[in-house]
Formats: sequence, C-alpha cells, structure tokens
Amino acid sequence: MKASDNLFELNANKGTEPTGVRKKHDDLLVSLRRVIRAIDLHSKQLSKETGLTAPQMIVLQEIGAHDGVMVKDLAKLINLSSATVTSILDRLEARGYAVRLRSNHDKRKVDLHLTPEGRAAIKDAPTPLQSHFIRRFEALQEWEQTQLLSTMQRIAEMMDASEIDAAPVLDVGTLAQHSWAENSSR
Amino acid sequence: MKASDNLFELNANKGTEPTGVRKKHDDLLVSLRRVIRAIDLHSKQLSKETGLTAPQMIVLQEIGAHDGVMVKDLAKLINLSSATVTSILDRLEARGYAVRLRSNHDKRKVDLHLTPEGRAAIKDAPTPLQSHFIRRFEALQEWEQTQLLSTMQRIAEMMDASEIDAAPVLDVGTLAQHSWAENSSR
DNA sequence: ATAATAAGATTAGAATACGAATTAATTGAG
DNA sequence: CTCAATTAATTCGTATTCTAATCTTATTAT
Repeated sequence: MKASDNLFELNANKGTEPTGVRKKHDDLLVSLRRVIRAIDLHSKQLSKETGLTAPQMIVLQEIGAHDGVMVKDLAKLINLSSATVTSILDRLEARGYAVRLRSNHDKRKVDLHLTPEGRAAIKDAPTPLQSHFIRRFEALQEWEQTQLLSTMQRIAEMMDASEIDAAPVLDVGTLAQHSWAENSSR
Repeated sequence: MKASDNLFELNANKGTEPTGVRKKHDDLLVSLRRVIRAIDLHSKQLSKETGLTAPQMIVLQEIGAHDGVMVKDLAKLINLSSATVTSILDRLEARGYAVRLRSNHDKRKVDLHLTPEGRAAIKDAPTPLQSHFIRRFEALQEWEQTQLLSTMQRIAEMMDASEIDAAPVLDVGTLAQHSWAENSSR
C-alpha cells in the first residue's frame, strides 16, 4: 500500500490550511483524481488498440441497446450534454460506425442507428475499464464488490448538484432515498 | 408527460450483455463517470465564480506549498503530465498568478513561483470539491468518512496500471477484519 | 394566419488531458 | 574535447467536455 503513496506525501497541505489539519476530503479528491486519470489513460490506450475511445464505445453500445434513440435522450442516458454527444457522433459517423437519420414526424429530431460495422465493433469490444482492474475486482468477495459499488454510488449521489442543496442541516437519511435503486445491503 | 420521464426505466437494465446479467463493474463505471462529471461541472462553475478552474487552483496551491518547484516535479505531485501542466501554467502566468523562472544552474529547468496575486487567490479560494459535498461528507461519522476514503484509495490502487497483476495479492486485510459497520483504526 | 415561444441539434469557444515530436541544455563516452 | 544520449520544457495534434449562441422545426397564443 505504500508503493504509490510516497508521491502524495509531499502533498500535505502546507500553506493553505492554517491549522495544519489534513482534511479527509482532500485525500478523497486526490484518490478521485487518480482514478479519473487511470480511466482516461485507459481510454486512450483503448483508442490505440481498437480505434475507439471509451466514450465512443459507450455511445455505440447505448445506440445498440436503444436503436433509433434521439440525441437528447442518448445524452441523458449516458449522463453527458447533447453537445458532447454530437461531437462524439461526428467521429463515429465519419468512421462509419453509426448513422444519423432525421426523424420523419419531427424533423428537429435525429434518430441514431448502428451500421453493421458499428455492431461488429461493439461485439468484440473490451469493456471500457482496465481488464486488470476487472480481474482484481471480480476476484473480490461478493460482499466486497457490493460494498465498493455502493460506496461509489453514495459518493456520486453526495456530489450530484441537483440535490436539496439548500438544506441547512444535513440528514443523511434523506439523501439515501432519492434516485437510486437499492439492491445493496449497506 | 415529458419525454424524459421514462428515461430512467430504460436505463435500468440494457441489452449489452447477451445473458442479461448486469455486471457490477459496469455499474461501478457508471457511478465513476457520474462522479467525474460532477467534479468537472463544479470546476466549470468555480471558474465562472472565481476565475479559476479546479486544476488551476490545484496547481497554484501546489506551487504555494513548494515554492520554486520545477514543472516535472509539480506534474508528478499532482498526477498530471508535463504537457498538461504547461498549458495550465500558460493561463496562470498570463493572468499574473504565477511566474516561470529559468533556473540558473540548469537552464532546462523552470522554477515556479506565485505572485502576490496568486498567493491571494489561493488564500480565499474554496476547495475544488463541491461545498455541498463537503458539508455532507463532514456530517458523516468519522468511521464513515474513513470508509469512503479508503474505498476510493483502494479503487485507485486497483486501477493503477503500474503494479501489473503478477501478484494478485489483495491486501484485503484492512477491510476484511472489521465488518462493514465497524469502526476502523488507521 | 401570423407572431412568439419552445425544443432538438449543432456550432463556437474554452479548458483539460494525453502522447509524440521538438528544442534547448547537460552529461557521458571515447 | 567532441558527439551521442539523456533530460526538461514546450509545441502539436487529437479527443472530451462544458455553456452559450445559433439554426431549424414545431407548437401555442393572439
């Protein structure tokens, strides 16, 4: 557990906190950024191997699962803005993995479909997570997997800007019921 | 009656897996991406309020904590590539928050310093995490905070490409010994 | 029927982020 | 001492991501 930690030792908050107290949420951010970077690096690695980045793959998979979906709904489905999806679609369409079809009923809408190439691409695509991570993750006990997952979901929820933000007093109980399916033991 | 109302059901279980088995690591990736997005959105929000994005703030803080640090070491400290740091520094220097000084001994190196403006900027800067997240986080029990943090660190470690799975030695010990609702020692 | 408004997609512009290629400076081998 | 290798920083090209602005189409109100 020490191998990579030495880099971050230096990271201790010198000047910013007068108290010198190391905040847990600062450490949390450090880990988060490490994870973000790992995901990004893997996406770029993927791109070199398969020609598709992780976001491109996700878009493709989602179109595959919802043929004819429109841009706005796809964006909502994968939690990105429409603008972002548009730019990803540009590349996907240029390479012949997906097609845009203007809807007949409502010409504002664009219906998305996969080409045969697109279908082939997601058939044998690796997941957008590092395979060595998946191996390690699946080697864990079931309850540990559940625990990791539910912790992540909890953090995601705590960060969601939408929430009852203005609530002056924090009651953890109220957050838990908002919008996630609870299959977890917790 | 809006079109978006039924989106969440679509989201539940989709056909990417022929078996219909929803993998936990897929859900994990979804939460991770949600968190990544929340952090990014907050960074952009910050930028509108304070004129500094989260990465810019982090760079500034780190220079403040290690006056005269060189680009390469700074990059390692905050887990970014030198190229990225260079481009962040461009903006920071252009706005007069930081200065580059070519080292005397070794003219390849660049020593980084804060200007008075830069020092002022980090003095009253909010943390690069959503304040409502921090509020919620700090409202948690100590052991819960520790638990969230250590889960994140664990995921970060599992994703680190470095230690390739030659030894799938999971140092599970830390988590396994106290059951989920137990206080941890650190 | 026409004007105002809304909705969907795209474009524009900015920031972050990477690896690869490049430039400049230092070091090391012969 | 000289030339090759190495190192530090930057530049270049590409991708992701956002908000705001814009364009086209549809709906609503006057």
